[in-house]
Amino acid sequence: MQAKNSTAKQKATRKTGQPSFTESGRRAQIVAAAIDVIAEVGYHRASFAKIAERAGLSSTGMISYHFDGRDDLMREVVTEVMRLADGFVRPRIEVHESYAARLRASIEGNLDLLAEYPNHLAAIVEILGNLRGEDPGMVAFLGTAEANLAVQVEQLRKAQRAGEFCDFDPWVMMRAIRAAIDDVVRRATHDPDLDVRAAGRELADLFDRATRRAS
Amino acid sequence: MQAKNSTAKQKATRKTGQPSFTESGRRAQIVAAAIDVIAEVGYHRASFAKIAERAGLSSTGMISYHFDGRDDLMREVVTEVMRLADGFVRPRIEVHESYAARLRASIEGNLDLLAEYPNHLAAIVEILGNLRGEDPGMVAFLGTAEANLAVQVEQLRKAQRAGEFCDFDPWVMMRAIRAAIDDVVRRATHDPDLDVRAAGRELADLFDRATRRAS
Amino acid sequence: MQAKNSTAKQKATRKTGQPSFTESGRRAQIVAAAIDVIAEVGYHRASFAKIAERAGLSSTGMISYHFDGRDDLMREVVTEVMRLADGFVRPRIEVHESYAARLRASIEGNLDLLAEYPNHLAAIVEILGNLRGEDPGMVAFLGTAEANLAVQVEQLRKAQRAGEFCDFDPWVMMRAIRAAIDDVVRRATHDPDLDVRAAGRELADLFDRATRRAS
Amino acid sequence: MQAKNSTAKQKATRKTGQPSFTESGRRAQIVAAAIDVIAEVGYHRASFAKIAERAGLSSTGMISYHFDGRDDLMREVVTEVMRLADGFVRPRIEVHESYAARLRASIEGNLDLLAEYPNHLAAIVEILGNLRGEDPGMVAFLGTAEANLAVQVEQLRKAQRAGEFCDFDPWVMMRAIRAAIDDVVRRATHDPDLDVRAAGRELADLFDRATRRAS
DNA sequence: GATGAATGAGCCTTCATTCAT
DNA sequence: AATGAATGAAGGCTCATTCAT
Repeated sequence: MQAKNSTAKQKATRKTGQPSFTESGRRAQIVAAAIDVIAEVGYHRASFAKIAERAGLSSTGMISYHFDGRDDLMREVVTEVMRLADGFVRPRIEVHESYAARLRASIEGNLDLLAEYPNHLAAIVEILGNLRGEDPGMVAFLGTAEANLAVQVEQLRKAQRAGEFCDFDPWVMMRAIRAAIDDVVRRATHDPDLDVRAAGRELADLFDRATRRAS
Repeated sequence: MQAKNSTAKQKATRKTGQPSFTESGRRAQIVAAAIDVIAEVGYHRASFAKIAERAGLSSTGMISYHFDGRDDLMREVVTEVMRLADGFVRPRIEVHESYAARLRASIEGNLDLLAEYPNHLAAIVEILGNLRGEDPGMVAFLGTAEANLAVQVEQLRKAQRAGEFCDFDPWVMMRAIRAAIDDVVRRATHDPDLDVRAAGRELADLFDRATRRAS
Repeated sequence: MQAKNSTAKQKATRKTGQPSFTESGRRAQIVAAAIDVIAEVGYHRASFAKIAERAGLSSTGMISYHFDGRDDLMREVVTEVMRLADGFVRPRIEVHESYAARLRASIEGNLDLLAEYPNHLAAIVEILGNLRGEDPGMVAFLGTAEANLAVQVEQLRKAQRAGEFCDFDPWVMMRAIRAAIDDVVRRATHDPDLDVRAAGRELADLFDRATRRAS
Repeated sequence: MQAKNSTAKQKATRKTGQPSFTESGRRAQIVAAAIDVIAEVGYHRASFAKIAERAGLSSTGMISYHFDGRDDLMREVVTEVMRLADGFVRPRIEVHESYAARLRASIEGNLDLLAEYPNHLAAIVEILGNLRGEDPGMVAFLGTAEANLAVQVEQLRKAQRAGEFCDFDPWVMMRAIRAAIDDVVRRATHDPDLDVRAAGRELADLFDRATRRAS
C-alpha cells in the first residue's frame, strides 16, 4: 500500500491496473455532479458541499473518501471531459482529407459537442482557465492540454508546408482558434439562447479566411 | 448608491458630486494593490488580506471601510482599468482613417497596452472572466463591457456596409478578436518571456485576413 | 463485556470461555499491526486507517468488527505486550536470590526486551502515557498496570526490611525506575543508534547505588 | 511584509523587534488557556475549539488570527513555560555552592514549581512528550530542550571531575533525573492529592545517593 | 468473515465584515 | 482616518463507526 492516504480510486486502480475510466459508480456520479456544479457556479465556488449535495451525498467526507483531495477530483473531471471530447471530435475530423476541411470539422465539432454537453465543456474551460502554478499534479496537467494543442499546431504547419495554408505563426493561430471556441463556451454558460452551432459555422468561416492561401 | 451602509466612497461622491475617478488617495492605492494581487494570484484568491498587505495597510478593515464590499472594489478596479485602456488605445485608433487600419490599431494597441501595464489587463480579464450572475451590481457592470463591445461591433458593421470588410457576423468576429487578445493577456501572466507585441502583429494580420473583402 | 453491541471478540470469548489471549488470527494480526503503527506515529495518530493498511486489510470496518472500539483494541495491545514482557523478564529475575540482583535483572531485562521488541515497548509506553480518565474500561486498566507496580514495590519493601536496601520511599523509587526505563524506550523510538543494553547497565548501576544500604 | 500569512504575533514582533514575551493581552490569554486545556485533556485532544472556549473566545478563528497555526501556539506555550521555569528554578540553584546541593536544589525546585504551577509543567511535558519529527519548527524546538539538558549534563561532568560525584554516564543520569521529575508531573495531573514536594525531597535523596562519591 | 460505501462529527484554516478605540 | 480585535460562516479533510451485501 501507499504511504499516506489511500483512496478508493487508488485502491481500485491498484487492483485493476486500469486508468481512471474504470470508475466505480459513485466516483462517476461525483464527477458528473462536479461537472454540473462547476458549470453552474464556477471553479472556485464549486465546493465539496455543493458537489455532494448535487450528487445526493449526505456529507463532503464521501468525496474525500473517493478522491484524494480537490485537485484529484478536478483532475478526474478534466480527464473525463477530454476523453469525451476526443471521442466526439476526432472521428469528425478524420473523415476529411484537406487541412481546411479538417480545421473546419475541428471547430464545428467542438461547438457541436458544446451543444450536446454544455456543462462538460464549461467545466473544463473553468478548470483549465483558473489553474495557477499551485499544485504540481495540476501543472503537469496543463502540460497535457498544451501537448494537445501542439499536435494541432503541427497540423497547421503541415498545411502551410503543403501550400494549402498561408503564412502565419501557427501557435498564435491555434491559440486564437482555441480562445474563440472557449469564449463561446463561456458565453453559452450564461446565455442558454445562444446558437452555438451557428457560432461554430461563423468561426469556421472566419478561420478559413484567416488561414487560406490567398488565391 | 448601494444598499447597506455609508462608505467613504459614498461620502466623497456625495460631497464632490463627481464620479469615482476622483478618488481619495487611499482608494486609488487600494485599487492599485488589488490590480497587482489579482494579476498575481487570480480573482478568487485575491483576498482582502493579501490586498491590504500589498497596499501596506495593516488591516483588511480599511478596505471594507473604503469600499462597500468586495464587489465594489472589483467594480472600481474594472472602472480604473477601462479608463486607462480607453485613454491608451482610443487615440491610437482615431489616428487612422480606414476601418482596416483602425482594427489593426485596436488590436496592436491593446497588446502594446499589455506590454506596458501587464497587471492591469490581467486583472480585468480575471475579473470579467469570473463574473457570475450573482450580484446585481456586477451584472449591470457586465452590461457596460458589453456596450463597449457593441460600439466596436458597430464599426465592423459600418466597414462591411462600406464594402471594406467582407461578410461575417460582426458579433462573432468581435468576440473572437476580444477572446484572442484576452488569451494573450492570460498567457502573459504566466509566461513573462512572451513577446506580446509580436503576438499583436500576428493577430492583427490574422484578423485582417479574416475581415478583408476578397480582392 | 461492554455496553453497546456484540463483537467478534465477545462471541469468541463466549464460545471458548477463554480470555483474550486465545485470539483469532485476525485479531492477533491487527494487534501486531497496531503495535507497529503506534510505535511509529504515536498513540493519537495511530488511526484505524493506518492500522488497517499495515495489517493488509482493505477497510477499517474490519477492525471495528473485531474490536469494540478503539479503546478495546488498545487494551488488547497493552495486554499482549504485558504478556510478552512478563514472559521475558520474569524468568530472568527469578534466577537471582538477592534483592539487588533481582532489581538489576529487572532493569536490564526490560532493556534487553526493548532491544528485541522495540515496537512492543514503544507501543505500551505510548498508550499508557496518553491515557486520560475518559473511558472507564481504560481506567480500570490503568489499575492493572498500577497493581503490577505494586508487586515490585512490595519487593523493594521486603529488601528494606531485610536490611539489604537503605531507607527510601519505595513508591517513589519504583516510579523513578519505571520512568527511567520508559524514557529509554521513548528515545529508542526516535534514535535507532541508541545502545539500549548499555543504558540498561548504567541504569542498573545507578539504582543499585540509590538503593543499597550504605556500607 | 512577509509572503503568505501574517499573524498578529508576527506583526507585533516586527514592530517591537522583541521576542514573544512581549505579548498582546489576548495572545497571553490564549496561551494560558492552552496550558490549562493541555494539562487537562492532553496534547492531542487540546483542540482550538476547547482552547477558544476556555479563553472566552467565540470562535477558533481568533486563535488562528493570533497564532500561525497549532504548532506556533504550542511553541509559544513551551517558550512561556520554559521562561517561567527558568526564572523559578535557576535562582534556587545558584544560591548553592556544592554540586550536590545544586543538584538537590534543581530537583526540589522543579517540584516546588510543579506545586505552584501544576498546569504549566503538565503542558510542557505533554507537548514535548508527544512531539514527532513532523514539523521542522517543532523539531528545532526539541533541540532547545536538548541543549538545556546538555548544560546540566556538563554540570554533572564537572562534579565528577571535581571528585564530588562518582563515576557514571552523565547523560543517562541526567535523563533519569528528568524522567523521574516528569513522571511526578504526569501523575500530579491525575492525582491532585499527590504530595509533590515530598516526592521532590525523596527524589533528591535518591539521586544524591546515586551520584555521591562513595565515602 | 470480509468488503467498500456511507455517515456525521470534529479538526484547523481562511474569509469578509464589523466595531470600539 | 486608521487600527487591531472579534465574529461567524464556509472551506477541505480525517476520523471511528455502521451497514448492506
